[in-house]
Amino acid sequence: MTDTPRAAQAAPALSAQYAPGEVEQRRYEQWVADGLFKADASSDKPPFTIVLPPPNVTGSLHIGHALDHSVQDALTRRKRMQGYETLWLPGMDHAGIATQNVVERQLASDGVSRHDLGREAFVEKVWQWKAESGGKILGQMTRLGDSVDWSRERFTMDEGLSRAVLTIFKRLFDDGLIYRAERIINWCPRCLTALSDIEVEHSDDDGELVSIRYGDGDNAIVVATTRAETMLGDTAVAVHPDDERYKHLVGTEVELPLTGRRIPIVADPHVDPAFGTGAVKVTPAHDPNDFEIGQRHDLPSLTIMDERGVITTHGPFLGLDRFEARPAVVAALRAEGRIVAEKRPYVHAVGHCQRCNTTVEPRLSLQWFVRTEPLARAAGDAVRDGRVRVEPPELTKRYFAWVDNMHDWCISRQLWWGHRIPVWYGPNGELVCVGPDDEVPTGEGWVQDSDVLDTWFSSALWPFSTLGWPDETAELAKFYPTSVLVTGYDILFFWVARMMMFGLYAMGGRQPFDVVMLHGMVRDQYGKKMSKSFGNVVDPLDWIERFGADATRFTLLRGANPGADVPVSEEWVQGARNFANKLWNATRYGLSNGATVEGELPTEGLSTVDRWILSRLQHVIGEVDQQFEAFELAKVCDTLYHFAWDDVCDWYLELTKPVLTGDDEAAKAVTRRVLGHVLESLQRLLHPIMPFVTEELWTTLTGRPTVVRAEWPSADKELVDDAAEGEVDNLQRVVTEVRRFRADQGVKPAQRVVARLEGLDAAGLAAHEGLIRSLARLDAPRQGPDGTEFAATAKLAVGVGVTVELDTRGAIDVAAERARLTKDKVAAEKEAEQCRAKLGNPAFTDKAPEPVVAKIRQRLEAAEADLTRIAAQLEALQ
RNA sequence: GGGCGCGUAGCUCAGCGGAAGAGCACCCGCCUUACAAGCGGGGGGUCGUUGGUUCGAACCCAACCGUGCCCACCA
Repeated sequence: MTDTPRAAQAAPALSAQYAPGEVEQRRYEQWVADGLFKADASSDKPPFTIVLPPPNVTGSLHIGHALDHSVQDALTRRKRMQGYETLWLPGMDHAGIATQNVVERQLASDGVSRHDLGREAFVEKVWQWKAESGGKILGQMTRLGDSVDWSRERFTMDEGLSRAVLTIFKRLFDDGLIYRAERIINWCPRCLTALSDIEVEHSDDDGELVSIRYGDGDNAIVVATTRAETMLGDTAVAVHPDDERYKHLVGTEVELPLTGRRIPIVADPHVDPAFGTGAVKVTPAHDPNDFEIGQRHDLPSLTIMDERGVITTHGPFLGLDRFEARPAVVAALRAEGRIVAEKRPYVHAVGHCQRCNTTVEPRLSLQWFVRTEPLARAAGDAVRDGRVRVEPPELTKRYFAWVDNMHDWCISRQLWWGHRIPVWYGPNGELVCVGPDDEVPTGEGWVQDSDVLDTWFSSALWPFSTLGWPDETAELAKFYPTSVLVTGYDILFFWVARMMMFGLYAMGGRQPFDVVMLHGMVRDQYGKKMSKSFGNVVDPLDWIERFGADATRFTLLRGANPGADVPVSEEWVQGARNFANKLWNATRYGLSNGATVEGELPTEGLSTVDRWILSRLQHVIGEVDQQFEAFELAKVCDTLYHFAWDDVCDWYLELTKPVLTGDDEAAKAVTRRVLGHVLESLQRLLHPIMPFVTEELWTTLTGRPTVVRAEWPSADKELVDDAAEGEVDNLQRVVTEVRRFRADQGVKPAQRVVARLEGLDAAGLAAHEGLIRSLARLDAPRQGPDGTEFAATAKLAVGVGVTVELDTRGAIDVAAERARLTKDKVAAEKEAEQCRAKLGNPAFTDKAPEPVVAKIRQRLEAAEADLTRIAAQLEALQ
């Protein structure tokens, strides 16, 4: 006990429970103050880069972000510890429509519209809003512990990124990859702007399919539609060229009801003769298919609605909303006896605005487009030829399905908040695309295009615009291509494919990232989607408050294998909180028992138990490395959880108690050093997952300043010790079996039982009798008052060839033990029978690989030995 | 209408060709001097169904049933 005072001194006091609230903020502020997250572009270290998917400036941290960020932080922190020059770059997206809507709503509550303010003042107002209440999410990220480089925070509308937008626009324009055209686009009649395909969500809605007779007598032809009101804009009827029913009508005209107009009947292969009547009404201005038919047949396009979806044709329907016009038109047609059939409800897919859920209206209008074909092909090839790896690989199919079938991308939006399209129109029809260094045309009559670019246009540049592109910066040279892109599989198309297109295009064919790691969606404990209406939404800040950031992160990462959805529940985060506390107490125990990290790890004088835990540690390091490289963070969590809880806490700490409380100072010193090593290694391994508690514990245990830049553990093959693992494995089986027996027999845990152990030599356990006795609470045999040894009343086979004779003071329940032995006997008989059947089958012995056959032989021998032993025990129980 | 995925213990999932696993929940016993946010022990599954391939199938193939997601300009 001579060094107890030293041990006590070396152990700063840790409270009895881990209190995250007292640790997290202090630690985070210190990390930032010490510049630990800052990346150095001039460093010689190999780079590791992640750009944070920029959250919307309007957003706040939800559980999905928490998952996304936890994954990125875990990857980043490990690489930092591995000695990479690590950059995790944060920033925000200006989120065009979303932000404009927020500010417009705010104005509306004051009775002001953006038009009252005018464009310039409105945009000013949005900037003001951004400065005051935007970007809350960035502050919330610190609560999670995100190790981002705050000195490099970017915004998609800041000056540098705006310049990147102008640069690439100009380049695409000059390459003929951006063009302006009159096309049918998705239009939101509420947001009053064009939308791209991905901003439209389809859902099956109830509608009504009505069949309308056009023309009369021999010329009559029946068409079917779910959008009766568009018939006002029909300019033809189309049939399939080979449709015998209508061949005689092709080239003739019919009268369009309600309008008095006569329209042609044309033959077009797009028409499916098997659907409905095989005749289609053609409304080029209000349907994309019809528009194409119209182009092929040189039909006029008749626009019958304004931008709000209100009918603009003269007549009784003027001024009606499209949804009012529909029944009105049907009623009018019915009055004329032209409705020949109705099918209601008729379920069909209808597009809705992603932002406001308004039914999208296909609208003919003049918009800007990106010609995606060559860009998308390159984006597909980069994955096809392996330059970019997608995790999980199954999702590549979806990726290809998307990039290989992409339509041209409508990039103009009729909004005010965003990057204004850098095109100027002259008084005589001139059109000039103005690059970032070009002079803006001046003079009478020149005006800039009033539209702004789709938000995704600037976010598609994120992996390189944030590093200084188009300038050739040190950052770009050092950190591009980025290493991993981490995001949910839900925006594989929205964002990932577009970054690929623009990254490859702008960076000379160099991909924006080497790996795309797609995680799943956070769900509740029953696998249900989280939704406000369902009331199962988890607020990560609430969890951080109550259980700590580490517990929140662990709960999320514990399910975060690539592509897998992540179910969470309050019970599980409690379990994670308990785990943090377990680590806390293990270290507290270690400190109070003199665990140390000073000096070399001893190679001499290690006990079997020490060698066992060190060996296990090497395996764990190897597994964790492999799992990290495969992005299987759920497995990382599982591996470390079990190593920490089972191997270290339940076994190693218990197995070393006799040494640490004993008198052998040399042995004690060795174990204290091993214990210190195991604890601090575990803390380093867990730091990427649980940064706060590990920082607090590691700095306390080691006395060093921070684990953030401590060296990542590497496995040492020299420390792998199969013999020690085998011995401890046998020991555990013996102890567990005795404990089972004691529990079955109702022997109080505290009660010591006299026992004789036999067969320890054969199991390699001769040297560990003391440990077995201490963990199983068995006393050595002793003499009774009459001078004879105690009488064994129960003989217990505990596997691995060991038997234990226990004196249970006559309390043994013979019937219960007999039942158990009988059960074991039946199982062993069955096992033996199975093995004999296999070994007696020539097909098996001929074809199965030798190790498998050997294994079966071993099983048979073991089963036969069990049977012999059980028979003897049953005999002894008489 | 196309495409993808999943059905393994009460719940959520891992295992993906050679003896059915984890966490939580459940049952029994314990305040054993790091931790009751803990310790020890235990019960519980013909691995969706039916066929096939194989010496051997939860794992490979086929069909079916159930379920989830993505894409989509059949009026």
